[in-house]
Amino acid sequence: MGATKTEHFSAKQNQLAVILKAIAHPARIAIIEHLLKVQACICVDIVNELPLAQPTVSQHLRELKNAGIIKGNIEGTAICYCLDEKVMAQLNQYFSKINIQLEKQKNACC
Amino acid sequence: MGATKTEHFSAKQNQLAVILKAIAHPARIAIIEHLLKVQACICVDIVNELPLAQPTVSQHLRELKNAGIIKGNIEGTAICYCLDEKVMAQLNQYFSKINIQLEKQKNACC
DNA sequence: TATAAAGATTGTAATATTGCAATATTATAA
DNA sequence: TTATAATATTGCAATATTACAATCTTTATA
Repeated sequence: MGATKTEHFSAKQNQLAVILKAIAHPARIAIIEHLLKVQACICVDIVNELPLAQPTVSQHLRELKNAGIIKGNIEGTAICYCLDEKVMAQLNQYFSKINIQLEKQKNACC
Repeated sequence: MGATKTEHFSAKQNQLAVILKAIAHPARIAIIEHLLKVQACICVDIVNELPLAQPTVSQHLRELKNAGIIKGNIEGTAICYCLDEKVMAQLNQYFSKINIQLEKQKNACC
């Protein structure tokens, strides 16, 4: 035991968990917010921006990339990372739907 | 090493990370979706709904509660859990803002 | 009061995450 | 071609998470 029992949950639930897990770290939230601010970005900028060592930042970037949250274009020795609009739109929709539901229900019990 | 360096990030970033981390597990997403569906709910319902043992479900519920995502009212021997509207609204706003930003920028680089 | 029912806690094993030093890779510049 | 600059990978120690059996707590009912 110890590992998440993904096989018992739906593909959608697992996929959402992967995306949210990738975002759910202060360093990765900081990376996302920085990418949003500067629009395009090379990795060394992010290393200078964050209080973490270069390999650690690189690792966080990889996790964001694996989850499909950011895309990277090679530009010489640098890499231009930016946010993936589709994934962010998907998250927006998910939480938007939940809120619409909750509005309808308005304190059904608690 | 090993622990997240929360002290180097902003309070907002850390708070968001805590909330997202609490949601970022398929079992907890399933719990949230179930609470949304049935509106009010006692724990044993959730145990029957999920492919996990009672202590595991209880632990997941506690994590959601600690993060402020669900609220619980004692009702006899049962407990009525439901979603906290404020936190869900906060998440909705966060991702909504990101999407508005991304719409404006429209492929600045990648 | 004894019993049962619903949940919470505790303890623990298995696994995952975080962070970084050292090192490797890759592309440009000299 | 050799250096340099930017980023990735590897390996590892510290810490966190996941899951559950066993046990405890609390409330309701017989």
